[in-house]
Amino acid sequence: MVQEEIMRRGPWTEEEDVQLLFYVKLFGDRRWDFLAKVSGLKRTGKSCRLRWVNYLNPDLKHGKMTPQEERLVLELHSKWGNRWSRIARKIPGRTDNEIKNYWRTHMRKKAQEQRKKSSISPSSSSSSSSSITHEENERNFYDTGGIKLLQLEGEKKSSDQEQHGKSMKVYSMDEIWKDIELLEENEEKMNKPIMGSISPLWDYSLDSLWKDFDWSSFR
DNA sequence: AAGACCTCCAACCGCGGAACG
DNA sequence: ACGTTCCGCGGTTGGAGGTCT
Repeated sequence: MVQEEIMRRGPWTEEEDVQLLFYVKLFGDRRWDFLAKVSGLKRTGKSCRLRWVNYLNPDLKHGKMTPQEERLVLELHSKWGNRWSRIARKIPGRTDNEIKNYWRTHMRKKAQEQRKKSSISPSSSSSSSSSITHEENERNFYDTGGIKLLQLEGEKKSSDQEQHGKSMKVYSMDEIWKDIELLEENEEKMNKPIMGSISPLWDYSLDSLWKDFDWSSFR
């Protein structure tokens, strides 16, 4: 009996954004199912909330993470693991999604770098053949809930993989800091000020979105 | 020039917990 | 106490754009 409404999915259009902004302004950022309905957007409440939380909310910063923020993310992740929303709360203007994405891409890079290093200067335990794939290795590195573990290459038995501790190496915060410092040095050399990289285009478009509304006429 | 590959990030999904009736 | 609805979280996916070969 409930007619199946066809919900839109995928990327949001500018009109949808404007519409959602308007109704959030009108009713507040709660009751998302209700908002989705009254707005006439063919989106689920969930989708509307996500769009607001991750993109439209004017309190959000957009653009590259500053070194300070990067540090904070690393520090908090080492404390709390993959508690992204909790971490996000400590970093004003950043969303859990943003931090999560950041972590995944950057830690993947770090894992690869680490891999390179260990293959260049092989430790006594390293050997060319390992039952652990690179992908698994990366997983261990960035999905371990705060403690970055690297499966040592050359461990004998894949059946032992699940055993914690013994075959793992802790990737210490010191090592992470070193990597960050290196990164920063490189960025400085490249003469690329990070703070200035936040897109002015975004500022313009969001500002104009908000400004262009004549909110008073809807109150 | 063009196809393959990679990176980044917006958006979706499933689930669990809180709030409400 | 229980069922339903809503919200928020963490994991995953897909596609656009960039880079490499």
